[in-house]
Amino acid sequence: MITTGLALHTYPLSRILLSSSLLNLTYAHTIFDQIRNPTVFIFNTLISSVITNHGSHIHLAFSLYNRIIISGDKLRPNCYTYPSLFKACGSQPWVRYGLALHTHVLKFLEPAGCDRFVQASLLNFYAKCGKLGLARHLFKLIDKPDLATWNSILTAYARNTSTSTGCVRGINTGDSSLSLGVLYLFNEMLNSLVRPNEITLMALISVCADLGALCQGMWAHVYVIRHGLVLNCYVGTSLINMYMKCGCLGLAYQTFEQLSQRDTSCYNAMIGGFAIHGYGSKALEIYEKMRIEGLLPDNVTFNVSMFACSSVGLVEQGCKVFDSMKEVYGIEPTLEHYWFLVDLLARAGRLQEAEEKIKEMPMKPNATLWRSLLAGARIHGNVAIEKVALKHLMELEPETSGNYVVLSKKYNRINRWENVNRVRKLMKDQNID
DNA sequence: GTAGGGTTAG
Repeated sequence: MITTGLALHTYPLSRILLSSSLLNLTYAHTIFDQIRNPTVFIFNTLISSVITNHGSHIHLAFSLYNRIIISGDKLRPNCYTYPSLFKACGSQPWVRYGLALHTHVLKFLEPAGCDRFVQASLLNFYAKCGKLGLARHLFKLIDKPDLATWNSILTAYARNTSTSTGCVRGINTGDSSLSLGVLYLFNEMLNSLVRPNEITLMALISVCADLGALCQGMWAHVYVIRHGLVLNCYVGTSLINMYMKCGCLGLAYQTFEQLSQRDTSCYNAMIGGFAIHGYGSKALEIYEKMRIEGLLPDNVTFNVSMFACSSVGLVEQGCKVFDSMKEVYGIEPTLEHYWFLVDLLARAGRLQEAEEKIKEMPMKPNATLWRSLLAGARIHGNVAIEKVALKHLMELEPETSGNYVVLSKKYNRINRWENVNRVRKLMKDQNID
């Protein structure tokens, strides 16, 4: 390209920049640095490639964007510049640049921000940082939203309906009005004659799960089949999850069996579903099946499998799963995995082991962990460990009245009225009751 | 001719 002079032309340059950036970002950057007077086109190519393929080098994308901005009149960002940048702003620590970018859109684009890609990416940015009202407002401003735009608002609503940790304990802590919103919006979408695809259905099915709306969920399942949509892993996982949440274990399993392709997520949904309904052994069977099929378990797999063991007291199996994390799969257990392990041991009365595991942990144990140990110690009447757990709990959460109540009850039980009064006074002093 | 937005389970 250098000898033929092709290296002076934007098109071949952008092609070589794009393909080389897939393999080696440093190399791509070297090429970029040698381009004399790169056009916005060239900048856009590299910015989007960095964001799409090199998530750990996002700062490079912003520094490239900055070079466009400080070039004065030489370069001006266009509507291709922003979508990937807004995508990058959807996660920390880049969220804080999102608002500034929005002002740039209004400043640099003519007519201000009317491109559908820019609009959809902006909508997604606000949705991802929790500004759902703003996302909805932006959506209303979009004339004739296309499929991706509909999917943006639907998945934004669906994502915000349930929070992850609430669900493992069977509590939906999300906002059900948003779930209903998805049903209404889906109806609107059908009326606007935009044909839903697999992503749309995934959002729809996941809110049916949150609402426990079995009829609507089944309707969505039938829609997938009737309209020739692909029952891929995403749709399959959301269907399994929906049937499980609605208590239809048989239908969930049937759907799982019928999937032509199954990935780790499908298995996780199946294992988690069985675990929540108290079928620990069934859950472990699926876990085994997954290993036989050669699929690699991930963080979630270990969480749901340990939960399965913990809820039905499969202590040995649970310990084995935990040990295999690091030994077989090289995955470092997180705080949550330790919590399941401690919970499992404490419930089974193996309190000393549980305490030892807490001591061995590479990270600082949190209050939840000590609470599990405390609960186990109380059930199995181990006063020594109960004391240790309480001490740590009080240190970590002095403001939680629950701990004081437990403590005062404990003193109460062993007739130390002086201490009862002391604790009650302490609560009063700190306005806790 | 070309660079851009939407999907996962706890």
